[in-house]
Amino acid sequence: MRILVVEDEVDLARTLHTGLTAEGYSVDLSHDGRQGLWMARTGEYALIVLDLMLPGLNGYKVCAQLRREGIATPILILTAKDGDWDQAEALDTGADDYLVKPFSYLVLVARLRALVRRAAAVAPPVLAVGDLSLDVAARVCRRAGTRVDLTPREFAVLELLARRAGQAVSKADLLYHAWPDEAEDPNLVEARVSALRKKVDAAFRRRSLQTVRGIGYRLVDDRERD
Amino acid sequence: MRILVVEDEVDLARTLHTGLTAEGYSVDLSHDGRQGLWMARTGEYALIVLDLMLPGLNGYKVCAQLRREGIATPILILTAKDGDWDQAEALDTGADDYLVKPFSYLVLVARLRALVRRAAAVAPPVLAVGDLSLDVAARVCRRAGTRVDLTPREFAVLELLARRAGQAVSKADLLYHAWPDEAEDPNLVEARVSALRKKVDAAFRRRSLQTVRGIGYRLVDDRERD
DNA sequence: TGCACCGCATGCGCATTCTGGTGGTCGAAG
DNA sequence: CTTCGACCACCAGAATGCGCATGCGGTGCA
Repeated sequence: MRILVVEDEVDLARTLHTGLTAEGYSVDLSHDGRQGLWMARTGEYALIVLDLMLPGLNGYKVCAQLRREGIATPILILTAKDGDWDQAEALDTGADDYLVKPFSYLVLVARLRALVRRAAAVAPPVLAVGDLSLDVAARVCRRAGTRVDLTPREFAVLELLARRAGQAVSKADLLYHAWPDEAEDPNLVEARVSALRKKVDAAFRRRSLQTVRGIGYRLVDDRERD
Repeated sequence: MRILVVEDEVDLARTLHTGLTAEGYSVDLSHDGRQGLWMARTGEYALIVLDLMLPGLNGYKVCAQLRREGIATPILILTAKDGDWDQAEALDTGADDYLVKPFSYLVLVARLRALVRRAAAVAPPVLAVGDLSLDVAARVCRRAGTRVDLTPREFAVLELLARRAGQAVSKADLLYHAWPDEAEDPNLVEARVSALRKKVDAAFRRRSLQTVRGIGYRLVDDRERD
């Protein structure tokens, strides 16, 4: 169970890291909003603990942006501020819970567990778009029940498209999520999508991976006629 | 029938040891939370008696961690505290029963027997994936009924893979669970898996230990056709 | 002291990915 | 409707890095 902690105060970050690790979670740390956003985008976290006051990009914005991208990972906001406005604002941008500093460690862990449990009860373990399914845990892709072998990069690309099924996903976003470092060449994406189409579309006489000219790609249920 | 008692009060620990041994159980003692967790992880116990107040790592955490790792050994919590919060919290982390000190020895034994009986009725004593079976208590591995000798490390690796059958398990996870300390070299895992494949796959012309490139490995029932 | 097990290092083989290029397609403007 | 430019699909060869296997030596246990 992997948790992302985005917190710039070094002491608190370290405390959380130690404590949560002892609780048995795998903890990734980010001290900066922009990097936190980038890490959260992968969608691999069971939970995100997010400070509001951050260098780079503040917590509100990180939160709002993630929701806008369709990433539903539960978010627990930490903040030194208090007051109704603050809280309303945070929950409004899509956070799931809210904790004002200083807080009891036990309370944090309890809330955090509750969030994880609630999310696990809701979130389906497989991403499905029409008869195309991605089992993210097992790293298995199926079309109409038959297995399709994908390479790691192919899987990462298809995963993001599936998480935002029906929406156009820019090549920049795909590069961001599915490539390491600072890859920028759109042809990288085009080449992977080309390979994907062969495996998940052409082999089944389907057309679920659509090009959105000037933007990127979109994954749809192509059996729906519109 | 082997029982693990994690209790730091020396007198009580000794009493339990003597009493339970007289009842015909094999009793292992740990006086410390972290060591207790490590011993419990082997999954070889029919029951764990766990004090809440412990040095090293408290009982809640030990309990929660074990459940998180998929270890379903029944846990009986002992505590000097009382109050609803305490109890709710304990059962919430996955304990099966709860006893407040001071307690009657007869009551302890009765509850303990009930737990063992209930667990024996529910939990299968062996992990099975297809015709590959792991008897965690006896540390015995079988393929299609014939015994396969595994080294301790091999067993630990295969055990985690079996507990998460069908899912991709990262090398980092395998290192964390099956190696002591802070091992990090992925080649350690690769080498063990290589040995495992010889014993449980190649020797039987099977392919149940699959590589998930870029991630780690996956244990499947390879007789299923896809 | 002998043996089994495991850490560590190495080299090989190969799947995967990148690169650059060519030809095709789309859509807007004339 | 035609033309033009931009954008995209796809290919083939090259490069990269991952995973596999293996041997050696250390270590701990009997």
